Amino acid sequence: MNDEPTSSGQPDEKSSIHRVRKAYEQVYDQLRELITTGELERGERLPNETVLASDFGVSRGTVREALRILAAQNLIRTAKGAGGGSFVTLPTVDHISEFLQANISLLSEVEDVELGEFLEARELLEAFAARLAASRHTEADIERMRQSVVADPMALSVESRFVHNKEFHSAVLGASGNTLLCISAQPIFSILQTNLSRTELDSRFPVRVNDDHREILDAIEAGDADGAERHMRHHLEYLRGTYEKIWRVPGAVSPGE
Amino acid sequence: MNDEPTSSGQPDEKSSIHRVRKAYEQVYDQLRELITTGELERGERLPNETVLASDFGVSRGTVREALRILAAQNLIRTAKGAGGGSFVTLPTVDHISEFLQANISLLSEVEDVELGEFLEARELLEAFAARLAASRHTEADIERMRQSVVADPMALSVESRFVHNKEFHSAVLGASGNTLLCISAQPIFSILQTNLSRTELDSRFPVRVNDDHREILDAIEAGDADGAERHMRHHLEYLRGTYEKIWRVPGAVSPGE
DNA sequence: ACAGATCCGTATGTCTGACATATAACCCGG
DNA sequence: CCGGGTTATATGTCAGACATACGGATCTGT
Repeated sequence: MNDEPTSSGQPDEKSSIHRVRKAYEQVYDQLRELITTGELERGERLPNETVLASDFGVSRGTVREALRILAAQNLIRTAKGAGGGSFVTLPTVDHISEFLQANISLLSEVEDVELGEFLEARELLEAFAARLAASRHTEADIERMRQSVVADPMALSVESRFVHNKEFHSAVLGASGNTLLCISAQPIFSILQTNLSRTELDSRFPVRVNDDHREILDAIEAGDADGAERHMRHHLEYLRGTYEKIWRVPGAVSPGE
Repeated sequence: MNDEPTSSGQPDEKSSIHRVRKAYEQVYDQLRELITTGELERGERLPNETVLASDFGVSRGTVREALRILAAQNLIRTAKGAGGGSFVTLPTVDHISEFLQANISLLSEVEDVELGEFLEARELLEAFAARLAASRHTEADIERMRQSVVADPMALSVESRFVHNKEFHSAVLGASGNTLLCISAQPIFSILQTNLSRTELDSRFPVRVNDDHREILDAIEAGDADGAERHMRHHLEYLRGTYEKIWRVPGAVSPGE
């Protein structure tokens, strides 16, 4: 009942017979093709559902199911009303990060992803990002980092500290100038952070974090790549200890509804 | 017309009024919640659409639109027929990679992600993966790598070489023992590879690649972390030159169709 | 002439009810 | 005991209707 016959299939399936593809999948395929090839440009409006239905020779319900899939992948957005309809909206970094965060969380429950893997990946990505940031940062990047480092973190609310913390790391990633690093690192950071946020512990913790951030910022601003990486590594190693104390599986909930 | 009022919102929105959430979104939300909290276990079957409809107090069509969204996110799979229905299927690494590949491709068109970013990220991730693989590999990992290194690559078809190449890098990532590295690196590799596959050039290229792979494999098998990383770096630097010659934007297509 | 209230067309959102079709399980005869 | 046809149960698909939100055109009062 649980075996998945299609898993890890060798590419032997030379049979040129195709399983019937459901109508809404075919509509989805074709619309997706139009969007990804750029035939439909970003922001452009698709024909309304009734027209699409008659164009594809299917019912409106079928078209709508295809549109829901496209919307779920952030390829379109739909709006009601007169000026409404379905508009092409290509995905953003934030969309992708959000998706990744959710899916990695789920995956880590099932396939048992260890805390160590999160920390390891994070250290690799963020340390490198700090290094790059030192040589590539713009003035705007620095400004953004500055705004997330404060004089007295204890004067802030827990949520506010949370946001500042998130902002700092996000800013460093952004300053790295490498979109792919952002996409990879952001969700990992978010998952760790989400778990941490529920159990703030030592009162010296926020101060230490803020100080570390300032140190990293200074190195980046000075263009000191080695220093930036070193300080980031040091910071992350400190955090490692904290996470190892409070860790629990991302999506886990205490039993008993 | 294009402004997105909810983008990068500061957490100021304390207004507790909520925009009406469409019925199919509410159904989706609730089903998703049931799945992600583990209340519905992997493999478990949801009630049939008619029952869901009456449970949620909506029509079957509405339920179906919600199910399409869940299916698009690989949270369920649906099957026709007697034993059919909707089954919970948590996402796999492959699902996530596939999604990422598609979305990064799209993103790189719009937001202009440079080739350099791909190469930079790949070098970081795969070099580190090779290092980890040297100390963490299992016998199965080694076997998998061995099978993708051949005696005479020129004896293979272009597609076969393509598959072997993909398999080798995938095996190294797998041997790193870090799922997050796999998730991050796999799509980046795939995008680069997809573009390369359309323009094979120098006939010495496949031989060189195969030799490099063997060298990396040997170092990993010997448990030589430094060597594995060094050889992988060297290999990727060689590839860098190739990519820089043939690169074109991922999703671009020649006009006229 | 202009600002504001009102009406109206157009799109998605939702419901109802029906039939088509794939599939697993059951039943029955050899 | 086995093989083949039947049936029950799901999803897949269709058609038509009404609800609802939104943008713009139209009407109105000062």
